[in-house]
Amino acid sequence: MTDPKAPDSKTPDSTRRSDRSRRAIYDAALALVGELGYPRTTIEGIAARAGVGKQTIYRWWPSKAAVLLEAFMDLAEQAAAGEAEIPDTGDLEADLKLVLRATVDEMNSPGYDAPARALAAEGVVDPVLGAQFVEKLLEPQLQLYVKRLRSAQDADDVRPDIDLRIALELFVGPLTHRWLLRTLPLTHGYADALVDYALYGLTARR
Amino acid sequence: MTDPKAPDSKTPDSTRRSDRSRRAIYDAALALVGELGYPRTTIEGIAARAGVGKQTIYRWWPSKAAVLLEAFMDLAEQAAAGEAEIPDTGDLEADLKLVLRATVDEMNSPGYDAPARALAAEGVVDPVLGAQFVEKLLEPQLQLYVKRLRSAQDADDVRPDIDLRIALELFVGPLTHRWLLRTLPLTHGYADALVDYALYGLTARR
Amino acid sequence: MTDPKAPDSKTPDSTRRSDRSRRAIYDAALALVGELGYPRTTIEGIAARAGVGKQTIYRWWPSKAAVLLEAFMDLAEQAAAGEAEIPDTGDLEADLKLVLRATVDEMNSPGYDAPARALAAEGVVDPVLGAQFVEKLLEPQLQLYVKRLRSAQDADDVRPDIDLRIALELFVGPLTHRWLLRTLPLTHGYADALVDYALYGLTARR
Amino acid sequence: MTDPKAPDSKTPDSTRRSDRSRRAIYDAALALVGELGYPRTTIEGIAARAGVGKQTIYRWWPSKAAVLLEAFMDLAEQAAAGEAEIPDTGDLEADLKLVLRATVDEMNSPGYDAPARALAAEGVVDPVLGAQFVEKLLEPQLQLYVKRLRSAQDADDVRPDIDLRIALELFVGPLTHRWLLRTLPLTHGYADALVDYALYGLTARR
DNA sequence: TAGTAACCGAGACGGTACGTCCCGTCTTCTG
DNA sequence: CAGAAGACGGGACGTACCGTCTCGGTTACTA
Repeated sequence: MTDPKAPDSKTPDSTRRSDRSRRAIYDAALALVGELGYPRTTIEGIAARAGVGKQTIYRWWPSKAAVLLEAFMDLAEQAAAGEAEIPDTGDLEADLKLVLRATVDEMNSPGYDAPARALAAEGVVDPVLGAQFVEKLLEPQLQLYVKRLRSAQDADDVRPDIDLRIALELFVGPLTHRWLLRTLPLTHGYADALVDYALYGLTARR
Repeated sequence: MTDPKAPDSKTPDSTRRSDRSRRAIYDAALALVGELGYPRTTIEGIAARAGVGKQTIYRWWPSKAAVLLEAFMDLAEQAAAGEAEIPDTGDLEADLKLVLRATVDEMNSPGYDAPARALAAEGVVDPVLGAQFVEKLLEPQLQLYVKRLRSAQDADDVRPDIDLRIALELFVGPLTHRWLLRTLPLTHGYADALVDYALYGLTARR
Repeated sequence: MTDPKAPDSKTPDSTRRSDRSRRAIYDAALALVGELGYPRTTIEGIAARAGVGKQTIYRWWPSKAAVLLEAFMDLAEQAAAGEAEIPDTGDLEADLKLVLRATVDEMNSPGYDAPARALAAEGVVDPVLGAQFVEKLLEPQLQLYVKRLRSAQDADDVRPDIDLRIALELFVGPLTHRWLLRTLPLTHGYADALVDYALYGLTARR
Repeated sequence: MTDPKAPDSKTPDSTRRSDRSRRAIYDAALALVGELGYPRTTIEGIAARAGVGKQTIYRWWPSKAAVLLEAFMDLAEQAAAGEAEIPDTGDLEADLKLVLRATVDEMNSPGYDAPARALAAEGVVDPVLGAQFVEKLLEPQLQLYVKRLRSAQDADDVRPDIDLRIALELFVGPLTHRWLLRTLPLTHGYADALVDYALYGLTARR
C-alpha cells in the first residue's frame, strides 16, 4: 500500500553519506578500543574523536558494537587483498601448520587482538551481533579450511567419512579457546601440536 | 616498618560479614541475569532485588562481573558435590563421549547458559576477571580431563608422547567454540564426532 | 594566544537553553522548599518534580542554593513590577512605618518566609552565595531606604551628618534579627516602635 | 504504671558517661567546622577525629547541630568566666561603645565566627535548634543589655517610655545583620555610629 | 540560478546507572 | 554496660553516557 518510491521515513539516503565521516568514525572507533578497551569506548567518545556529530553515528549504525564490527571488517578488507586462501602444496600438515601459525601471530598482535576480542565478547552476549560476526568475519575464514580439507580428502589424505565442517573445528576451536580465555600461551609450537594431534589422533596405533 | 598484621585501612572485616546479604545478592544476581540478560542487569538492580544497600555490594566486590562470578561459583559448588570426576570404565572413547554429551546438555540449559556466557564474555574483555574465571571455574574442570587422559596414557590407550594439556583442548576447544560463537548447533552427535576425530585422527590410515 | 572570544569549553550555550525547563525548575524548587523545607529538598527531587534530567540542573546551576536563589529572584521580579519604591509623602515617620509594616507582613507570610529563610541561612554559611543574595536581592531593597532617607535629609528631617547607609540598618537590622532568629514575635507594633526609637533616639531630651 | 526505677530504655545512664569522649567530641567538632565549614563537617568525621564510635555521638546528641551547639556553649563558658557584665560607669554611650566594639572584634575572630555562624544558620532553618540557640546563647547576652539600659533608665539617661527589650535590638540587630549577611565591613566605627544614632536619633533636633 | 531537502557538526534534553559519601541503626567485641 | 569499631539498609550526591531532539551551516539535486 505504501508508495514504493517513498523511502522509509527513517532510512537515510546513503548516496549523500559523507565518506570522510565514515572513515573518521572507523579510525576513531578502532583507536579508542585499542587505547581504552571496549567497555570504556563510548559513542560520544568516538564522535568527539572523529570530529563528528553523535547523530551521524546513530543515523548509520544501531549500536557501538555495530560500528566496531564495520570498522573491523573494513580493516580486514584492506589487510586481506589476495591472501584469502590456505595454500595447497599437497602437504596438508605443512599447509595447516603454516596457516595456524599465521593465525597465532595475528591473535598475538595488539592491533588485531583488541577489537577482535571486543567483538567476539559482544557477540557472545548479543546473539544478533554474534550472528553478524560469524557470518561476515568468521564463516568466510572457516570455509577456507573446508576447501583445503576437501582437497585433502580428494587426495585421500583425509578419511572420506570425515565431516569437514567438524574437522576444521579441531584446529580452530582450541586456538580460539586459548585466545579468548587466555588459559595458556598461544605459540607456534601449540599450533603445530594441534595439527599433529588432530591429523593423526591421540590413540596408540595398534 | 608498618605492622604487617595491620590490615589495609580500607579492607572490610570479613568476620563481620552478613551471610544473609551475601546469599541474597547471589540469588538476585543470578535471577536478574537470567531474566534481563547480563548487560541490562545493574548493580543497583541487584541491590534492590536483594534488599541490600549498594554499598554492601561495593564493599565486597569490585564489579558486577565479580559478583556474578562468585554467585556462579557458589551455584557450581552446590551442584558439584561428589560428581566431580570423569568416569573411568577403561573405555576412553565411551567415557569421553559421556562427559562431553553432559557438557553439551549443560551448555544448552538456560539456567547455566546465561550466567556462564556472561562471565565468559566479560572474561574475554577483562583480563583480571578472565584469569579468575579460568582459575576458579575452568581449570579445575580441565584437570579432570588431564587425569582421565593420564589414566588412558598409562593404559597405553593414548600415545605416550602426547601432551595431555593440549590433548584435552581438542575436545573442549571445539565445544566451547560452538557454544560461545553459536556457529552451529551443539548436539550429542557433534560431541561424539569430536571424540572420534580427536582419538583416531583425520588422516586415512595407511 | 587563545581566541578571547572562544567560550570556556565547558560553558553551555545559553542561547539554546530550554525556557520551559527553566521555569519548571523554578516552580518545582519553590514548591518543594515550601512543602518539605529546604534541607529535605533535594536536587533529585526538584528534577523529578520538574520532569527534567538532573544534568539540566547541574548544567546551569552550581548548587541547590543557586537554583533557589534564581527561582526566588524570578518570583520577586514578577511580584515587584512598579511598587519598587518607598512612598515619599513628606512624612518620614509615616512612610517608614508603612514600609516596615509591609515588610513584617511579608516576613510572616509562609510563601515568602520558607524560601527567603533558606536562602539567608545558606548565604550565612556560603560566602559566595551570600554575596549574590545580598547583591541581587537585599542591596536593591536597601538602596530604596537610602533614597527615601536622602530625600528626608534634603528636607532637613534627618541630621546632615548622618550616614544614611548606616541609618537604614537601624530599621532593617532589628527586623531581620527577629525574623531570622525568632527571638520575639514580629508585629506592626514592633515596626512602629523601631521607627520611633530610631528617629527620635532613646535618650531623655535635655 | 511503668516501674519508676526502670530507666527509659532509650535514656542512657549519664553517670557512666565518658568525660574524655565528650571533650574530644567538642574539640573535634569545633576544629572540623573551622577547617571544613559546617556543611562538610560530618558526624562520621567528628567521631573519627575524636577517636570515638559513632554511637557515642548518637547516644548523647540528636543531631550534628546539637553537638556543635553544646561544643560552642562549652567554649563560651570557658571564655566567659567573670566578664559576663556590661560595664556601668554611668556613661551609657561609652559603656555601649565598649561592649559593641568588643562584640565586633569577636565577630571578626575566626575561632568564634565559624561555629557561631554555622549555628546561627542552622537555627534560622531549624526552629527547634534555633530556639535552643536563642535560649542558651543569645538571650542571656541580650539580658545584659536590658540590665544596663534599665540602669540608664533609672538614671534618667533613657526615656521612661522606652521598651528596653526593643531598644537593645537597635544595637544588636544591625550588628548581627552585618555579621550574618556580610553586607559591609564590621568596624569599631560602625559600632560607635550605631550607639550615637540609636541614642540620639536620626532626626534634626528642633 | 534559486529553492529546497538532506546530511552534517554541535550539543541541550529527559533519562538511567554509576560509584561515593553519609545517614542513623544495629551488632560485636573490649575494658 | 559504656564505648570503639564498623557493617548494614538506605538516600542523595555529582558524573558519564545513553539515544532523541533541535539548531544553523553546508552541499547537491530539482524547478
